[in-house]
Amino acid sequence: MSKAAATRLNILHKAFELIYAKGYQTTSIDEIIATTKVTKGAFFYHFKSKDEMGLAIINEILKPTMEESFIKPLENATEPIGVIYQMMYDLLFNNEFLKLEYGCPAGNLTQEMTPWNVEFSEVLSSLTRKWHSTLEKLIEIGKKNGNIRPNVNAAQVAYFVMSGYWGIRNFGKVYKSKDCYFAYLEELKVYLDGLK
Amino acid sequence: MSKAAATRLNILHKAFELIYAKGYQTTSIDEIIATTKVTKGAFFYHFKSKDEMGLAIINEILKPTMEESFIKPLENATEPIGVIYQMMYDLLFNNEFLKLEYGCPAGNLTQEMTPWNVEFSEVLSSLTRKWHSTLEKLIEIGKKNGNIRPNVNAAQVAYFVMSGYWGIRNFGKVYKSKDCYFAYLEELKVYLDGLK
DNA sequence: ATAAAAACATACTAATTAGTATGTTTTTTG
DNA sequence: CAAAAAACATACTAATTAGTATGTTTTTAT
Repeated sequence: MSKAAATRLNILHKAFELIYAKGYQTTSIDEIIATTKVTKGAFFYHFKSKDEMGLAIINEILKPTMEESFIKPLENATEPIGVIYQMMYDLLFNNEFLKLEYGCPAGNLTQEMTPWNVEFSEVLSSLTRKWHSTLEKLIEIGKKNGNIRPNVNAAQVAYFVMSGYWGIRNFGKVYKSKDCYFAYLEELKVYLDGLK
Repeated sequence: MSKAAATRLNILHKAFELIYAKGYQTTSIDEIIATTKVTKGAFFYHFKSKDEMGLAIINEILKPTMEESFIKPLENATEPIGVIYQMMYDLLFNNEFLKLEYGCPAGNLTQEMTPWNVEFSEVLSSLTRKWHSTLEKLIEIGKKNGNIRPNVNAAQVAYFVMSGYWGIRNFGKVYKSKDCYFAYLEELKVYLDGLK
């Protein structure tokens, strides 16, 4: 990787962490260049504006990591219940990047940006839709191979499961304890077993 | 009500709407006084700082309205399943203040403020805990009167149900359609019926 | 090696921010 | 009614913001 490309990637990574912790609008460019030790000239050489950087973060950092954590574990799976539970467990307890007090990066950005920024809204929407369709397909597979009851509505289940995840991440933030994660996961298990 | 008290309340209400739509940190005092047609002198006569106003909004506006929508419908109820479903339905479809694209005011504030503002965090946490304990108590009543299976874990169910609500509010924001509300509610019904 | 382009650095700007200093006008109280 | 306090108004300030103008240095291509 060229030095310039490394500078750019470094900005994206550090800015992503700052935005994850503090929010997009309250993370200033001055703060980003201070932590990356890059000058303002370099920053605006790589990105025309703050929003261009923000979209690059979503497309080049958030999207690939979400594919890894939210999509990949569900692909090529045949037994939805165990796989979905395990994915949630891993996200809540085994992910070394995600922090209890900062919640879910995609959820945070969605809440902050979608009401007024069309570009952010569109790219976040497509991320979310991809997760939903992956989940839905997996449930359908489960229905076909008998792991899931045939009268289960796959699209509904997908929404229900995803909502729970975004919600419990917000509870973790306010309670500042993973206890609610445990409770959520236990009840998720009860719910998923009901789909058999 | 005195004229001064009316001015103060007007600031709180207008500021609450702005913050609901745009977020706390990105709603400026200048914007608040412009929409309330109150001068800066009046604003800082009533509130020592922006944060003091923010906390007043939570305590004097958000808290009472949440008690009305999230607590009262559950109190003195005996049949949890129908009551919880109806509350969610009313929140998602019959509430004239809440807007699809702006999500849940308490959820928004929680996500934005709890990582770094202790005071906001504490008051939002107590709001959330109150909702949780009300839900938990209702489930316990249902267990005693036979509407809910005895082996159901009430605290877990409360977390699970609350998470789903915060989550689906966020989905509504990004999808900009109430379709996901319908799907969520249908699956909530399936889940709740499983607690019988 | 050298010219050209890419990458980065420094110093600025105009707008916006929360908050203050210092008033004037209302309202209340004796 | 008159003094005092409460309520509100105006004009400022210092800090921070995204972004620009104008450089210098480093890399690349010939």
